[in-house]
Amino acid sequence: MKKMETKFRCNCPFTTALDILGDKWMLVIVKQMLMENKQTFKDFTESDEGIATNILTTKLKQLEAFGIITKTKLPNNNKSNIYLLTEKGLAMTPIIVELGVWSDNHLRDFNPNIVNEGGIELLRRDKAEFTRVVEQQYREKLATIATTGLF
Amino acid sequence: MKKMETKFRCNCPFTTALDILGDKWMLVIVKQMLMENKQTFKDFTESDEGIATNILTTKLKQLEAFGIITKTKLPNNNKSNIYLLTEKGLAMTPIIVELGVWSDNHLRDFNPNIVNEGGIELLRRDKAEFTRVVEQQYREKLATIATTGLF
DNA sequence: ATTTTTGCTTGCATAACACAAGTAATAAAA
DNA sequence: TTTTATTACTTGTGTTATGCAAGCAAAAAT
Repeated sequence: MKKMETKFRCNCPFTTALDILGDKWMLVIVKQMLMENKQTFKDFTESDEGIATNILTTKLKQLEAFGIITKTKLPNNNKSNIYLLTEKGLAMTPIIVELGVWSDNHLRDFNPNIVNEGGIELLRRDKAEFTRVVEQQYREKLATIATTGLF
Repeated sequence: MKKMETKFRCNCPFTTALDILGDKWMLVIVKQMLMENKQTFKDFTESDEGIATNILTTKLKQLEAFGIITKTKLPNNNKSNIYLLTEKGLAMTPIIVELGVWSDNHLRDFNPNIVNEGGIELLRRDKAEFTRVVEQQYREKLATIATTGLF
């Protein structure tokens, strides 16, 4: 890999966030972990979005470097690596939720195939509750893993 | 310009939003319009982020094509083009606000130079109020332009 | 009439991403 | 225990996105 160093364009907090997240894949991967239970390399490669394996490797390394995810090999020695969101990663939920709200309201003219499943009714009815539920479910998953060591 | 057609990776609303906004510049430009009063080609080229003029041209066209901004030439025949956010563009405020919150909380280790000005205290104290104020100020600006035809 | 400003375009370099193939380590199957 | 399959990558090669410098026409300022 050539370049892991991130250059920050300026000292604006918004732009700094986009220096890290402003690309085609970072937020998509976090979304997949948060709402689609993706946690292994294979899980990500099999997703609808269809990320290339070399890009996935790069992005997972970046997410880990920024403390957004962790890479773990399990005690019950599975060979698979398990990728999990950290608290910093979980704190990105509101960003993703707002992207979903805006998309739901304004992007159907451009992509008429946008699905209405996956709890989008709750997202429309109560955004804050949707966010809470998503975060809580992920925390429960983390707790289960911590307790049982299983997936 | 070669390719204006946007390919959507899948039917996920979140991913569809990122098919449009998931790059290095789209959200930065909207932020500049919303919070830094940028509205002319020159304004954008002179910003801290330092976008190249060819990229700026491309991105402004995309934002216009997606109905996020409008391009206007003023009645009091200025030669400058004026770029303004539409309602769809204004509706992106919560996305940008959440990026700012996350950045403020989690990115200072990576970019220690992140500034604390620009109403970030309000952002910390009352996120919803911050969002409301930003949107309202922009609407007032739009109203002034509509009334007086001046900038 | 001349100069400056604005909003671009063009050409060329590098970085990001896409696609196909290959590989080492583990694990499951025979 | 040898074979086969799976997982998590790497490598090679192309295409798209972005960066940088220069140029340019139309309007505006001088």
